Amino acid sequence: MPRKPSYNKDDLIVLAKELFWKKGWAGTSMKDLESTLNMRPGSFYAAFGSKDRLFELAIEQYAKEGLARLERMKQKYGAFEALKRFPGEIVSGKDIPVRACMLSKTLLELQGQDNVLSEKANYHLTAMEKKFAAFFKEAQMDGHIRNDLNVKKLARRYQSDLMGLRITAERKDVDAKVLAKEISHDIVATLAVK
Amino acid sequence: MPRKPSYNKDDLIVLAKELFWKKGWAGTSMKDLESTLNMRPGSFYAAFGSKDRLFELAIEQYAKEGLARLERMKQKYGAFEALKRFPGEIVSGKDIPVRACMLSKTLLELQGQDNVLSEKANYHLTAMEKKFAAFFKEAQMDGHIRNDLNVKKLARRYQSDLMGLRITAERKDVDAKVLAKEISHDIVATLAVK
DNA sequence: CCCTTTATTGAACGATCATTCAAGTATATA
DNA sequence: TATATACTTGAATGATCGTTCAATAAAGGG
Repeated sequence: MPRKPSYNKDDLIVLAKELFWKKGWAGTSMKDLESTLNMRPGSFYAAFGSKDRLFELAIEQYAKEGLARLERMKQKYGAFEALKRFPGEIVSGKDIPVRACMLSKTLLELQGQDNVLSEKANYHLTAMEKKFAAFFKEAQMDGHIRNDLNVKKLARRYQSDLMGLRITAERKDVDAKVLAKEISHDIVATLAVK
Repeated sequence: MPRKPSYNKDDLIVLAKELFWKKGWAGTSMKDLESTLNMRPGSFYAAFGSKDRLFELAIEQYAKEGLARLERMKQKYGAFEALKRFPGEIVSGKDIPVRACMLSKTLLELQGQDNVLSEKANYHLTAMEKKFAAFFKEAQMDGHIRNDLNVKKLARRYQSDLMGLRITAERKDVDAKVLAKEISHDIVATLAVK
């Protein structure tokens, strides 16, 4: 007997993710969300409960998509080649609204106010780091990188460099592709089995 | 005949810098500023004009201090050694309120809303990058790093890695000193004249 | 077609935002 | 000591914040 919602919740989360990613948590007002999602407050709160809850769903979706993208690249190129290509793909992507990582942005914006959302961002960053470590491990098994290297350390350093790249890519007059190539090159130069 | 202000403006800018650095632009309210600076709105607006103007002074002071710190290290250790030590100094500093770079934070927070303050942050980042390039050039002249390397590229990459390091240092359960050591080590390993 | 159930609307809420300003206070000079 | 000058105070401003809720609309099952 009930009436069905006129929207698809997942689609709305994608829209919200793009908005939050671009404008940040404080920079995104309910008015912004109402117009982007084409929802009035009543529907919004019935669907999501609060702005914070939707933000949480947005970073979950962001993290999930990041992991999926990496997985797709591995299927296509293998672990080592995926790790090499990832930096370039991320900064040249025309599909993404912002080059900086949404999780970094969230961590930096909300950590100072010890908002729980920064802890969630931290959690997703850790998950991503683990994924990178698994890729390095696999690249090691495949004989592409040296066996004496600690994959957890490699993953942390890789993710850190990636964060730097993605922030630098936000600056004016910076050709991020050049920087991405350097990072990819160094992976080969310093880690690869000769 | 006039009455003198009871505060020292530069001291207040330092206090404001620390507050803004930690909590960000939107995360810092006028109430926060009033209590930290111990000023009532009238005095505040007489002294600084607006919250945005004080923020601008704060990142100027932040950038100036960063350049001065680098310069001090060069006097003490020379350009090459300063570049090697800088990452470690920055993440282990007990004097700083936040490990992440204030200019990165500002760029990320305000770029999405195209606030002029993000352009100012961008400007200061560029100034810092130029300083790094000058240091690499000097290290080259001193015979510490290879002559075939492009100092502008080195500086950009260095700054980018530093940004990554400083964000990673904000995460829970991360020993930033280890990461800083790795970065410093790589500078020696890949750039140094053997 | 009626009736139950849920979705949607939009006005209104109190809280907080940055900012203004008139009134009061302190100080240095004359 | 009187006075001019600037600093300080704090209440008040209008705007915007996220959120609530009563009223209205829509849709599926009987």
